[in-house]
Amino acid sequence: MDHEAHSCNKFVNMKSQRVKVEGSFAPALEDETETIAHLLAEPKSEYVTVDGVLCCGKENAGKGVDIEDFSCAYDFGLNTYSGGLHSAHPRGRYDELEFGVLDGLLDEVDEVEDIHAINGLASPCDDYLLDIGFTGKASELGFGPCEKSHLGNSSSESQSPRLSGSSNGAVGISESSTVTIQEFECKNNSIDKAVTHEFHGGFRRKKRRRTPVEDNVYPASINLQNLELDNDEKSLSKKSKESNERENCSAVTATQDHSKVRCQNEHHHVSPGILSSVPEEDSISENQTLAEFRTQRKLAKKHASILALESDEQPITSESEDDHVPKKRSRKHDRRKHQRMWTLSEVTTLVDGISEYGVGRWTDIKRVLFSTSAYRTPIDLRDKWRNLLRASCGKKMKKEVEQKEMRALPKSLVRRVRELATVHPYPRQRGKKFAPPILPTPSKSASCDLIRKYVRRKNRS
DNA sequence: TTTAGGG
DNA sequence: CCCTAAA
Repeated sequence: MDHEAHSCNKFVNMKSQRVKVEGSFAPALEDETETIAHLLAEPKSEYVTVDGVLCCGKENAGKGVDIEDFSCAYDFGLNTYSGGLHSAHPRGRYDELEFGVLDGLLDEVDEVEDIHAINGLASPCDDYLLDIGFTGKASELGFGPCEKSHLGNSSSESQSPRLSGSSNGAVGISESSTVTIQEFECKNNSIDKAVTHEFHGGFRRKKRRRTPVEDNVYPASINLQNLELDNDEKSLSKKSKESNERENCSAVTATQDHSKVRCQNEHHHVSPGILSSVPEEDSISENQTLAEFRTQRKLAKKHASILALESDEQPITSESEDDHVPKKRSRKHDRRKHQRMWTLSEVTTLVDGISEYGVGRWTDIKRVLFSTSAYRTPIDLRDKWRNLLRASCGKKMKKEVEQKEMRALPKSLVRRVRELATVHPYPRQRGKKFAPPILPTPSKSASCDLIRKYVRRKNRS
């Protein structure tokens, strides 16, 4: 509560500064005013729904008043996502506010993301948002999935140190807009909404990247046109491709993940409530059967691979040739797209899992113990364990850098790793389904020999 | 489809 | 973290 209020204050202060600075950009916004006017016509009923959703659990002085300022429910969702500071964004009042002020506010929405990520505020916010997604009824009006898509972005992005820390801010919003588009394409209904949404995405992107020079160049109307003219699967893919191309690889990945989730939902008619409770990839919801889960996962992978393929095949579009983003594209082939530090609790969980299921049962461990960590694949678990083994045995570690990994861990955990290494030698013996919980413990040196053997084999090649 | 191993 | 081969 205090925390939140503090954030708001901080934010408001910043806003004042920005308004001051960006006032000079006001004239450039002129032709957008019409666009905004259209958006303002968004049906009230929808944002009443949002209102209900967002209010649940979050009391906010002045929120009730501010919500009335929002003319577009979807924007509202985005703002909320940006850090729960929605009450500070009277986005809808374009006609009443001066352009300069609005400009500042709009840009600020983008900024909040980063601010929150940096301050570590994102996570609590995520939880809050996720809860909303879980309990909210907005999905009944066809709004829910959209909201959730943002939530999904929020969580995946904010948890990644690299994503939120190093991004210039362009990733988050563009990503959101992209996801939204896909949502509507999957749904294949409500063109009006889709169009409106696309417009928002484009608009905001523009804002974000805007420099006084760039303003004239942005072809928002083209996007709109595309969406209206062919609203089929291809256009969807194409659009997502375009969006992806504009962003760095992190954004691409995130987009795929979320499209995955959403399309699953659409094709299988899973209830929105379930979807909202599973914002991250393919964890099994309580209400899902295993069969359903597997089917969805299969489809999701297919879809993701299609997206990936397309974005590789035709990366060039009129927009991606924009001179302003060449740097981002160079990062595209970066090998490690999403790197996430292993937390202590994750390592502990992994060790627990291995001690329970034995080494090599990576999918089991993932399914049971890492079901909520979408970003940890069974392979990740195995890799981590491999690193732990190498580090714990120590002898073959040439570089201290690698031993840092162990230094960060408590001694007790290191001990457990070593013990586990003795009980469950890493390259699991074939046919050994489950290592007996209690074994005549081989000597520690024996286990280290095994590890050394493994390391040596590696070194030879 | 999962695991192992290499990069 | 990613990719590929093998099981």
